[in-house]
Amino acid sequence: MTTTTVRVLLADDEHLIRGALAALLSLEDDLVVVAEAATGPEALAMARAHAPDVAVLDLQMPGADGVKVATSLRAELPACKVLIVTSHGRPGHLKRALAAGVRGFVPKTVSAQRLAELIRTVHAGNRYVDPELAADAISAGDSPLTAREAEVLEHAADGAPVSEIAERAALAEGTVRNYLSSAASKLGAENRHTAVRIARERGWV
Amino acid sequence: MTTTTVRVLLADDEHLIRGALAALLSLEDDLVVVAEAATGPEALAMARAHAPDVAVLDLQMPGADGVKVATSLRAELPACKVLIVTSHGRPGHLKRALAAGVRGFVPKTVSAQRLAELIRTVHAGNRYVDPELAADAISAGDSPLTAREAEVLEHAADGAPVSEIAERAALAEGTVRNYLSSAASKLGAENRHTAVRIARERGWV
DNA sequence: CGCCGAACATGACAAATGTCAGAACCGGCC
DNA sequence: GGCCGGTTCTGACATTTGTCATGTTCGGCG
Repeated sequence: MTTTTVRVLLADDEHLIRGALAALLSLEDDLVVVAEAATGPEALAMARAHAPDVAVLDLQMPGADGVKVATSLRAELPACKVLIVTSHGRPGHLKRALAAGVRGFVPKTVSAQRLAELIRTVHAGNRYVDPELAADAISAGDSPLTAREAEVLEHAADGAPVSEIAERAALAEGTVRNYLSSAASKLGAENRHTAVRIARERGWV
Repeated sequence: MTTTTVRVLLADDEHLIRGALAALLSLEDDLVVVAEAATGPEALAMARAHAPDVAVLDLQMPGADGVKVATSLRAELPACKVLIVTSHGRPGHLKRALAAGVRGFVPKTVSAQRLAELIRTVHAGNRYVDPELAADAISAGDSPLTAREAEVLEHAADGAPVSEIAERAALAEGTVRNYLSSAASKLGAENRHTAVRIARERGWV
């Protein structure tokens, strides 16, 4: 019986977690961590160099987030399955992740034992999404914002005044105010700043 | 030769990390993890029940953050040394932590090996603060905000309108605007929302 | 004591923001 | 074609927010 060993790439910016995880996964006979990375670009480089079977990526990393890395991997190493691990799961991220061809999506609240199982699951070609995150994503639904509304809201995210947003979006100030207003009412917010916060929580920006 | 074993409490909301960490620390002969917790209140309860020598606390946990837990521990279990571990260290947090009697403060980018050493360090009665975080804290300096300015800014943190802030702070609207304005100018922000963001980054709210 | 600076507090005015009604455009549909 | 609903875009108006001048209180200091 040839137990196939799964070659794993581990990417997380927190050394403490990455190291601990590598140690725990190594206890499993059929898993071997072939590479580690602390940033998005580093994860990509490591993947190219080692061509792992499964890439375990943190969602929030310096440089490029897990979904962006997954998109690049999809193009360059289609055989490499991606499993995203995240601390605070926002509904929109899950959608984007699945669109990027990610095979698994779980919160960091799972146990290491469970993570090992999931690595095998995605390696076998199956998909797995944490039920609670999936429920959140479904109940949150799609973004009700139109393209312009989302664009303007994104420009407003850092607290810039309307005049600056108008300049960056090449729109009249009145138009910008209008979009911000309609976006806020769609999100049930009283002003654009809470609207930005809500859209962030839902992963819509 | 009686090697003293150090009894450790581990608190982190991410099960994956907590479990991995517990496993790694258990590899050290002189360390034993006697309790684990996923939230602030849970950490307190566990500490009361097990009276550990050292408490390793995540800074951001549901319920009550690491510093608040540390404050309570200081009062109830003065013998228990607190070591704070954080993912994204903001200067102000370090100051608050030290004021709360915390003995160690390190980012999650340290290795598990190093963490084990630091647990022994604080158990021995010494202090340790990550040099980089310390440098950030020093360069960021103290908060230039007065008590009222900070209070009002905190109420404004969720994007509430001035009228609501005024009500919560029991101040006239004009007064609230005044504090927000002076706080914004002290922080070099153009409006209160960017002021909130900056104060957050510095850990001053 | 009398003076000074800092923090606290307020209302009036100017500027930025939110709201509204409506015009132009586009795609689907009868 | 003609109609309809939705998105995009705009300026005018009302509201909210930011700024300023001013007054008050309080603690330190010559």
